[in-house]
Amino acid sequence: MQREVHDITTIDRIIHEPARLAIVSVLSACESADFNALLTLTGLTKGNLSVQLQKLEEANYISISKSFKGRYPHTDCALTVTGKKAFRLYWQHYKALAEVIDLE
Amino acid sequence: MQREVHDITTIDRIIHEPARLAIVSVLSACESADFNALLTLTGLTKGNLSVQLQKLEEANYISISKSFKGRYPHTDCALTVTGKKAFRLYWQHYKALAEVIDLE
DNA sequence: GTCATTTGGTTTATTATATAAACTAGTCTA
DNA sequence: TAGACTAGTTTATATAATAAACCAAATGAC
Repeated sequence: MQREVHDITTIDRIIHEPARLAIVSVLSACESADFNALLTLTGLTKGNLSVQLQKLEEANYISISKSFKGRYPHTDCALTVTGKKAFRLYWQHYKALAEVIDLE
Repeated sequence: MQREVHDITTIDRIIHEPARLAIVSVLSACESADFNALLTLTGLTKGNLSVQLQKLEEANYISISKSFKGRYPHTDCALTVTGKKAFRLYWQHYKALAEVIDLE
């Protein structure tokens, strides 16, 4: 138990934050999603979504591609390889923990 | 998927924060632990542990009882019924999520 | 045409948070 | 009685999350 509990504090906080976990979860399920899809699927506000996407991009967990769809700007997001790896690792980490704790 | 992903953002943040998750995990396993035990088991700094314990107490998730052991002050912590309930709920929430995401 | 509204966002300001480092108060040791 | 140790708390700083305000362009109603 010792080791595992101690490890909780080393969890990937970029992903752990609920807003970002929601975003990354969606992206892991659909390979690519635009701003509006993420907005409705995650239930975040626009401002928060915008900030969190930037943070995920900074961490190189997602790529953001901006273009125009008709005359409107259009933002598309997808997990990068790094992001997919990090997400997989995060869940491994968390599931391992869940098992340990369930034993008690 | 929609509903579940949206739900991520409603997770219990008192428990979700890694430092506190570590504390609560330890307490769920041993019914009661003192400051030093928590210190080594969680790997937190004293300051951080102190603050997080106060926060958990404010939330009524743990009870803190202060006494003297010999001449030294001694702080003992234990989950309250509310805390146990919250912790159980937290994991239910998280496991449900894990299942949904694993399907993708 | 022009005024209000909507789209698709970003920026800013406020509040909360986590954390280390410094501090308190007292005890033990030599 | 000086120094080191115990058992914490408080404070200061840096990072965060969030809502609300803002912006530019497009569309719709009249």
